[in-house]
Formats: sequence, structure tokens, C-alpha cells
Amino acid sequence: MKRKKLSTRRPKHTQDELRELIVSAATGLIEEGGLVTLSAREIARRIGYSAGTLYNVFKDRDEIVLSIESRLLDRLAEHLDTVSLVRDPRADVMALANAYLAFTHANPNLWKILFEHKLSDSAETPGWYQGKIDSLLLRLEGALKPLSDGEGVDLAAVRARVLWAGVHGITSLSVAGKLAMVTDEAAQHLVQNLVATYLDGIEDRGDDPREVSPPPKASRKRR
Amino acid sequence: MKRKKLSTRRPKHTQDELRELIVSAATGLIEEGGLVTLSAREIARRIGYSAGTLYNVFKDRDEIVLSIESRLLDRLAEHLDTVSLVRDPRADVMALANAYLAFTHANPNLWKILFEHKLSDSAETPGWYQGKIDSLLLRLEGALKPLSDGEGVDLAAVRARVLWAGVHGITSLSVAGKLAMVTDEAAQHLVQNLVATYLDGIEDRGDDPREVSPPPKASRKRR
DNA sequence: ACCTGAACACCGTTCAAGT
DNA sequence: ACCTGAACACCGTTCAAGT
Repeated sequence: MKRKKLSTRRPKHTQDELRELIVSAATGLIEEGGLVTLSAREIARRIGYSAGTLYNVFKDRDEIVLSIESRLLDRLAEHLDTVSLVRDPRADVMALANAYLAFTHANPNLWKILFEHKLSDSAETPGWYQGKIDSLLLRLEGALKPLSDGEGVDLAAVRARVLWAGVHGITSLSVAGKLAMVTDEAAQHLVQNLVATYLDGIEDRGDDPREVSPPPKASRKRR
Repeated sequence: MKRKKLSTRRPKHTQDELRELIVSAATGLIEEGGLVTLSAREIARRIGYSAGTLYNVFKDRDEIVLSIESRLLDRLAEHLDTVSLVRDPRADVMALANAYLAFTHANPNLWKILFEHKLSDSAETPGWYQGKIDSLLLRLEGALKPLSDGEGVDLAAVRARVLWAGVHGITSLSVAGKLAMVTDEAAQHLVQNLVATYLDGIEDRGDDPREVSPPPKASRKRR
């Protein structure tokens, strides 16, 4: 743990430590006040470096935000993995939706950046980003699979995206205070209504040529 | 049209004209580059006044954005009023959803501010804002009414909000490029899937004590 | 009365110069 | 090699001073 040259105290931190310092200072800043309060200069202040140093480690402010989003998506994935699935689509989808809601509720300001932060239209969404979203959606698709077997290859994929976007829309609007009369627990009601009603719609597709839903042990319970 | 004093060219514009100039310059700016490119100084440049003048007319930048949102909500309401409703919930809701989609597609950058722009948490959402959203939702509620009669007072209201938020979630994520594999017309597919499946779910509530759906002339058509 | 221009307190980002 | 500090080109907002 000794420095070779002991030059007063210059490379106080390795590149990786610096990365970590920056990202966690930035995360703290966002938790406190949202994206608006995140400034390169304030991060620098908090970690005791000059602003210029951030640009040795990150290309720009966007890249810092992206790496926070990356961690957040990982944390969300972990969180979703704690819900125990019972292979009943209704129960499983509802459980996943509730877990998602709980996560957003526990990390409101961080969660918001996932949707506020617009990757400057020059830079396309990085591949790993899409990959992480895909992997989250895969959990939903898995839960929906029993209802969508034998149909179009990607029906479960479409449905997973519809539900995901729907849940996102509800939480996003309610957080922004832009959905009249929607408070915190009202948002949960709406999500439950969405999931329950949408799944009803899937199950009751009488016009589908094949009989789609194999009667699982669990019967439909509403409300 | 004469000035009383003809003092070179001082009050070039009345307060109202100024308001108009500012709002339309700001609207243009947003149409071109989104909220990011909207700066008080650039508005001032474009209308040939100094930045300070904006603050004689508006309290701050937020108030300018809010008044753009206000006009936009009015325009959306007008647009939704052009769709002819036939009192068939399925057809009507789908028509409203498509009209909404078309509107957002025609005004992408303006539309985005409705959800990007966070009323600084100090100032609550102004009453007229909620009122305009409510009035938009009322159209959806009206279309849904035939399916929700005799149920909880506000079931149609809940459903209207679920659908509205769902459609918003889909368009919002697809515009941000954050929903894997979702392009422009894919978004329309998702919206149609949401509306169709959700309405199926409403119609087939077999567990409801009362018989809910009065058989209208139109039968369910899918896809 | 209305408007300007300077001023204040900030930004993101770059880069010569220092160690 | 790493880091700083000044510099550049911006912000939103205020307000004394001018007409």
C-alpha cells in the first residue's frame, strides 16, 4: 500500500477509486435534489478535486448520469429477483408490478432520472443500456409466457412492454403531480387496475383460434 | 393606431403583444430543440428586447413554459374534439387514443415538455392546469361510461386515468428510445394492444354482480 | 412607464501550466 | 502522469439608471 515516490499526496486515488467517488457523490446529489442539482462543479467540491479532474475520468456530465442509471438498473433487477414467482401469471405479474412500484417509491429521485435524462440525441442509447432494459423485461415476459404460448412469437414481448410502459406511465405522471387526483397510494390502485384488467383481457380472448389459457391451479381473483 | 407621444419607438408593444411575442418565440425554440434550448436570453434575442424585459411580463422561465403548456393542452383538447364518437366504447376509446398519438407525433418536442417540465416542487400544480387535464380525461371517461355504469361512482374515472397514463407511458418511453425495439409505428401497435386488451378485460368481468355491458350494435373486433 | 445593461451567482468544458 | 485554475461561452434573475 505504499506509493513508490511518496510525492506529498498526489495521486490520492486510483482511476477506479476516483470513478467510485464521483459516481457516489453524484448519486447523493441526485437523491437530494434530482437531476437539476447535479453539477460537475458541485461533485468536484464534494470529493475535493477540481472540476477539470472529472473530465479525466468521464467524457462529460452525461456519461456520469449514464453510469448512475446503469447501477440503478442493476439494483432494480436485483430487487425484482427477490420476488418469488409461483408460475401463476396473474400473481406473478402483480408481484413484479408491486415490486417495481416499491422500488420507485423507495428511490424517487434516482428513479426519475431514468426517464428525465435524455441521452443527447447525438449519442444513441448504448447497447448495454438496451440490454439491461431487455433483461428487466425478460422477467415480465417470463411471467406472461403461460398466457401467450403458441401465439405470435413475440406476443409475450409485446405484452410485457405494454405493461411495463403502462406502469411507468402511471408512476411517472403521479410523481410529477400531473395526473389529477392521483396520490401515492392511488397510483398503486391504478397499477393494480391496469394489471388486473389487462390480464383479464388476455385470458378472455374468445376470438383466438386456439384455446390459450391452460387452467392453472390458481383461479382468477380480482380486486 | 397613433401613439400619443411618438417617443422615437419606445413601447413598441403593449403588454399583451409582448406576452404573445415571448410565448411564440419560446414555442418556436422548443419546437426546434426541446426544453434544453429554451433560454430567456435567446427568447429576448429573437424578439429584439433585452432579457430583463421578459421579467416585466413573466415571473420567471417556468411561467413561460407553463403558458406554453396551457396552449398546448388547449390545442390537444381541440384536436380530440375533432374525432367523431359513435357511442361504442371500443371504437371511441381507440379513436381518442389514435388522435392523441397523432397529436404527439405531430408535435414531438412540444408534447415532451408536458412531461419533462417539472413544476418546481415549491409551486404546486396550478388549478387551471389540473382543470385542463381533467377536461381532457373527461372525454375518455365519457367514452368509457357505457362500460362502467352502475359500478363504483368513479370507475370510469379510474379507467380513464389508467388508459391515459398507459398511452402516455408507451409514447414517452418510445420517444426517449428507452423501450427496447420500439419504433414509431411500433408504439402505435403497443397502444392498440393496450386499449384492445384492457377493454376486453373490462367487458369480460364475469365476476361482477350486475350484468355490465349492454350489448351495443358493434361487436368486438380485434387486431 | 418601460426598458436596458451591468452585475451576481452560477453553469459545462477545455487546456496550458504546474508538480 | 495527474491535477489545477483560469478561461470561454454560456445560464436565470435582479435592479439601478436611463429615456
